Amino acid sequence: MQQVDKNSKLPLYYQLMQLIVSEIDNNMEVDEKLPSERDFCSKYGLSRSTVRQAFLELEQEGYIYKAHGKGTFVSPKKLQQELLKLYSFTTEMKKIGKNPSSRVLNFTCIACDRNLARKMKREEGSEVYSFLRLRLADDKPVMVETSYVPKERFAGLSQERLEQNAMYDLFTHIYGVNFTYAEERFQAVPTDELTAKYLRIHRSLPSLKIERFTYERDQIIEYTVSMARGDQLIYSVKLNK
Amino acid sequence: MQQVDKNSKLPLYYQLMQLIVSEIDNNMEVDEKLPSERDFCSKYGLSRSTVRQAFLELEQEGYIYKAHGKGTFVSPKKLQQELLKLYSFTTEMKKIGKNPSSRVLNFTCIACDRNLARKMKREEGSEVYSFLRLRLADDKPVMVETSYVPKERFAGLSQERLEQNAMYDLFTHIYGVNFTYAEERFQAVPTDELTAKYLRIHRSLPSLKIERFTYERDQIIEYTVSMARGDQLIYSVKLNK
DNA sequence: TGAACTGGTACGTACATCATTACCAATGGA
DNA sequence: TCCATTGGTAATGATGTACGTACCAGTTCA
Repeated sequence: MQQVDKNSKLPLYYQLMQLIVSEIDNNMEVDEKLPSERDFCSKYGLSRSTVRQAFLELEQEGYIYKAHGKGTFVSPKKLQQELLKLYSFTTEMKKIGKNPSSRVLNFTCIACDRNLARKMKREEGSEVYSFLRLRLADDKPVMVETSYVPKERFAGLSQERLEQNAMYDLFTHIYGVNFTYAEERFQAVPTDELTAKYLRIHRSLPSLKIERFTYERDQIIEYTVSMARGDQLIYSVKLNK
Repeated sequence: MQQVDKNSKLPLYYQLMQLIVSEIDNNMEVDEKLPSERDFCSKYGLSRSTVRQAFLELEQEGYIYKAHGKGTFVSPKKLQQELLKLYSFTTEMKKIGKNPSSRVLNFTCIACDRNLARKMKREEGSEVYSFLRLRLADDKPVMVETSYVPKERFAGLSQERLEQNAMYDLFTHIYGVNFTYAEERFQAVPTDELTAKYLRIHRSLPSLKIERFTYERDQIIEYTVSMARGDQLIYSVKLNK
């Protein structure tokens, strides 16, 4: 069982929030009952005040709702948003002798929900373009990528343009982007349904999740979550001194 | 300029520590003078007590030393940390507020089998030191590392020496290693028995596998396989342009 | 020598975090 | 109805974080 870390600099209630959100997103249904506050206390060795603080913030963020005497439950609204918010991922398609290509499966303009706004350090409700791309190596699907970019920074971006140009070519040549830096995060995760479907793999096979945050000065101009099959080398860094 | 984030859950003094360490590692020389405490106050909008708390901990960790009336300076010994922007367990863990440590579980001299010989581009049967290390974050095991280094390049290497020094300190200071470049590969894989045992996780949980090849000229002088639990963020790359 | 730097020390205040304890109020099953 | 379980509320104390202020002490240079 995942545990909270009492030596971490991060507050315990905050760690607990992350654990619960993760549990809700991965393993729970709308309106499903959460363990009681006192259960969490004994399970994680925390005081009830701490558990309640985590619950309170989760309630304010719309993840859960509470009913006096009955219990605490998964909120419907947030989960919908979570389902829409596909796991995005960063493509660092390395040339390993394969022929890379990609297909844009979806292109929309959306308003940032709280979660995405936090990830991208933007206002909740501000508009971003969101698009889903399937990356292929030798015409075999190896990765599903969901990207988010600020609408105001990439005005006029369309599915057609994305299909006809490499994304970073668009960024640099059409939109004059000057990257400041990028950050990538790697995690091995169980394969989710969407990924399994698009990559045509079984859910028992783990996947590699890559999140990428691209900055222009202090603004995040791209947030991408990529899901890749874990049984193939899809990332390699070369570092010259 | 990189700034501290007053809304972060991480303490301000801790964020400042990270900024200063990063600055020292990337842009500063040994014995170079740091800006004064009061400079940091105005630069980052912090009180002097907070800046001093950061300085105090950096001094205790050996990054800096202070001289009354003169100023604060980069300490000689700690500098050569991130000569390469390679994965460093120590720095990654510190980045997320955890306390890193490691234990050497096993140290032997073996003859390369066919597989290892191919990986390291060596003769089959040639001797290499092999050692197994457990990496811990806040005393919780999070990674198992198996390393292989050529015996002739690291004559006299022993478990004691590894336990008493950071591996890259040994390489550079004792063995005069001059890295040419390194390559890292990431994969999500099912958890093997050894990893499950040492990390105390279930085999159904996927793991993140990191392979590292370190070169000195055209010779591979280190081959390391790291297995990390996949449900925890263990890696984040910053790519400065 | 004295002014202007540097770091060193001390104290008070405020707030966040977390634990502990006690009790209240709504629910639902025996 | 009784009572165990659930969430709701309150008060107290310990500790960590952060700010502000004041003053001390060593260094440097005009």
